[in-house]
Amino acid sequence: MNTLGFGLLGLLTQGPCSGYDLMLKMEPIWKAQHSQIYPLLAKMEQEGFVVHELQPQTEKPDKKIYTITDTGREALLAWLPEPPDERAGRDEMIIKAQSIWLIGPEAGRALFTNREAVYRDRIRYYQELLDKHHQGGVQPPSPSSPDFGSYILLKRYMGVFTWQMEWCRWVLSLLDEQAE
Amino acid sequence: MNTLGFGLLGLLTQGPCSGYDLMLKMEPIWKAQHSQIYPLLAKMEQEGFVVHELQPQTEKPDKKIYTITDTGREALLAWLPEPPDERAGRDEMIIKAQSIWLIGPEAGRALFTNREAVYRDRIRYYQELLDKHHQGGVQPPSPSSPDFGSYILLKRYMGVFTWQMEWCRWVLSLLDEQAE
DNA sequence: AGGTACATGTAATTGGTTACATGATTCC
DNA sequence: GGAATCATGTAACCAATTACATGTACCT
Repeated sequence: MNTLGFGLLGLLTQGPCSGYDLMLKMEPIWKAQHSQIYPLLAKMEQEGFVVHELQPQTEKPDKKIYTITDTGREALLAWLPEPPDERAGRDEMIIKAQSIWLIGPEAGRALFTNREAVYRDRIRYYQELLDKHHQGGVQPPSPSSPDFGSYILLKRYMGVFTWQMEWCRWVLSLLDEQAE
Repeated sequence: MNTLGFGLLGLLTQGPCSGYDLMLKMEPIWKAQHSQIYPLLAKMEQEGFVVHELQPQTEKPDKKIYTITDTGREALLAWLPEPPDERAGRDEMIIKAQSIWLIGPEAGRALFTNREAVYRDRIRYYQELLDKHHQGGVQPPSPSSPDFGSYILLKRYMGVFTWQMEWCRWVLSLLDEQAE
C-alpha cells in the first residue's frame, strides 16, 4: 500500500466513511482525485485492510461505506512510527522563480503579486478550517484526541503559507528597489 | 514539455551544460533522477529546444554538452509569465501527523524529534549554499542578475524549513505537556 | 440552459522512482 | 575490498492527473 492508502486508513480509524467523503476529508492535507481513491480502496479491500457495505440511496448512486479492519489497523500502527520519506516538494513557482531575471521586473512583479494573492487565499481557507475546529471547545485538542492531527496540520499549513506570502512580498520589495 | 524541462532550459540560459551537471544544479530546487533528465533532454532536442555536442573524454564516458536554442529561449520566455500551477505538496510526514494520536506520546515524540533533526540538517545545507552565494560579492544579487533566482529560492527554502522545524518543536512541547 | 454537488467507476497519459547496465578513478 | 564520483543510458513500475462515462437534484 502507498502513503495515500495509509492516509485513508487514518481517517477510517475515526469512523466508517464513503470513498467520496474520504476524498473530501483528505483534501486539505493530501489532495487526491476520486479516480485515484476509488481503485485504491478496492485494492485495499482485496488485501483485507478495509471492508465495505452498500448503503442504498434513492435518486442518488448507492454509497459504499468503508470500515477499517483489524488487519488495516495493525498495518497502520506498524507503519506510523517509521521515519517518513522526505518528499521532493514540487511547485511550478520554484522553476519560474529560478529564471525570473529573464522576464524583466514588470512581468516578475505580476508573477509574485499573483502568487501572493494565492497564498493569501490559502491562509484564509486554513484559518476558516481552524475556526471550525475551535467552534466546539475553545481548548486545543489534546494529543490523545483524534482531532489532534488535523489541528497541528492546520497550524503547519498556516505557517508555511504565511511564510511564503511574506517571501513573495520580500521579493516584490527587491523588484521595486530596482525600479527606483 | 513539462515543468522540469523548463527548469533545465532556465539553467541552460546561464551557459551550456552536460546532463549530469544539470542534474546536480537542479538538486536544491527540484530534485530529479538522471533517468528522468537524460530521456527528457533527448526529447527536448528532437523538438528543437536544445542541441548537444560531444565532448570526448579519456577514461570517462564522453560528455554531451547541451546548449539552448533560440526556439528554446522563446518557449521559456513565453512560459515564464503564465501564472504557475499550484501543486499539491506531498510529504509523508503529513499523513503520519494526521494519525499521530494513534501511536501514543513516546512514538509520537520519536517521530517529531527525528523530523526536527531532518529539518535542522536541511537548514544547514541551505545555509551553506547561501554562504557560497555571498562569497563573491557581499551584496545580494540584483533582480537582473542570473543569480537572483537561486538567491531568492534559497531564502525561501530557509524560511520554509525553519518554520517546519519550529513547528516540530511546538508539537513536541504539546506532547510533553500531556506527559506531565 | 448551465453550473455545482452527490456518487461511483474506467482508460489513457504523464510524471517520477527504482532497478538494471557499464566502466574507470579515487578515497577510506 | 567497498563506497563515492563521474557519465550515460534503458526498462519496469508506481503515483497522479486528465478525460471519458452515467445520472439525479438543486440553484441561478
